[in-house]
Amino acid sequence: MKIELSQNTVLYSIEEAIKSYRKFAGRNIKQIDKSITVDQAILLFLIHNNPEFTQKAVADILFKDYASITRMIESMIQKKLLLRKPNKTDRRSNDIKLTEKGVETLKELQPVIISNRQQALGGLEKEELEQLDSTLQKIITNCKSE
Amino acid sequence: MKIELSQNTVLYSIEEAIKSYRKFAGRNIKQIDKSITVDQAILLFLIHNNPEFTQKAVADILFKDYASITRMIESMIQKKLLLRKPNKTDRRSNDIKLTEKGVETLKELQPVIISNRQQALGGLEKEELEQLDSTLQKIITNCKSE
DNA sequence: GTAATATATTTGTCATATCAAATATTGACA
DNA sequence: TGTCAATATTTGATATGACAAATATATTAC
Repeated sequence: MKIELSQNTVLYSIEEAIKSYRKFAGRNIKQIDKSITVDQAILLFLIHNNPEFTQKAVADILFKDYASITRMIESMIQKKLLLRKPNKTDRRSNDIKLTEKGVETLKELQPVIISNRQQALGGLEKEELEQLDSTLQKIITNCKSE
Repeated sequence: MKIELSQNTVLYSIEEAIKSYRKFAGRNIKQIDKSITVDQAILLFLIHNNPEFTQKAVADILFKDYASITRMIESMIQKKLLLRKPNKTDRRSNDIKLTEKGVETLKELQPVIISNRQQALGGLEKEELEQLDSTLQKIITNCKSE
């Protein structure tokens, strides 16, 4: 009997691609700092470059659940990478910023994050990447519209 | 200051696409059976169509960790959807099969699984899907080769 | 045939994902 | 102004993901 699910659809390739990339990126990041995950590295990067972002903004940009962001930030505060203070004008939300250690860590990781992306997309022409993105956007639209 | 990470790279579109699809599929499956997840539905489908598969085979096909498969099957045995017996010829591995309830559940879910995929890929020509798959395979290769 | 290896699965730990419900605060408006 | 709806975050429960180590069985090399 045939394998009907896994090989008939490109949706599995999408899943495999993102999982392969995350494993690859995770291995490279771990060589620099064993205690940090891919998501945490990206979160450091994003917050540092956009200090005005709320947790909601970060979650929306990274396609993550608000609950996940709360817990990720929590654990990074434990690791002394981040600080959190209630926002002065809207006390529902928080200001997040990197500690000295967070900045240092990011400095080490930034080249790896960039090189991960370059290697993952190595050999792909601009046009091919644009085509990829365009097709993916159609799928995203299909899944959101209904 | 610009958002440098999230919008510069198609890798984020890949992530967004798969997450959108999983949410979409999850919503539709939940309308049929609130107690089952997307992954469990797919596992039912795969095992039913390929009763000879070991846990390892299932994990490899679904790009999942062996540990995850162990626990997924565990929880589905609790829910009376699956049965597990040691394989006669290789006692390291297990034979997995659906219970009556598992078969019934799958019957209800199968049309949803298929329609999820059709809707997600709606409006995309065969050629575009092949191009998508081909590009994704290159990324996968890049991430595995080194 | 036994020791060394390889394979299939399990278990433990921690991180993230999803969903629902709870909290706190803000904004809208009758 | 007081109430209701909207927003930002948190908390709880359960599932999955990654990785390392343990266990059991099978296979290979000698």
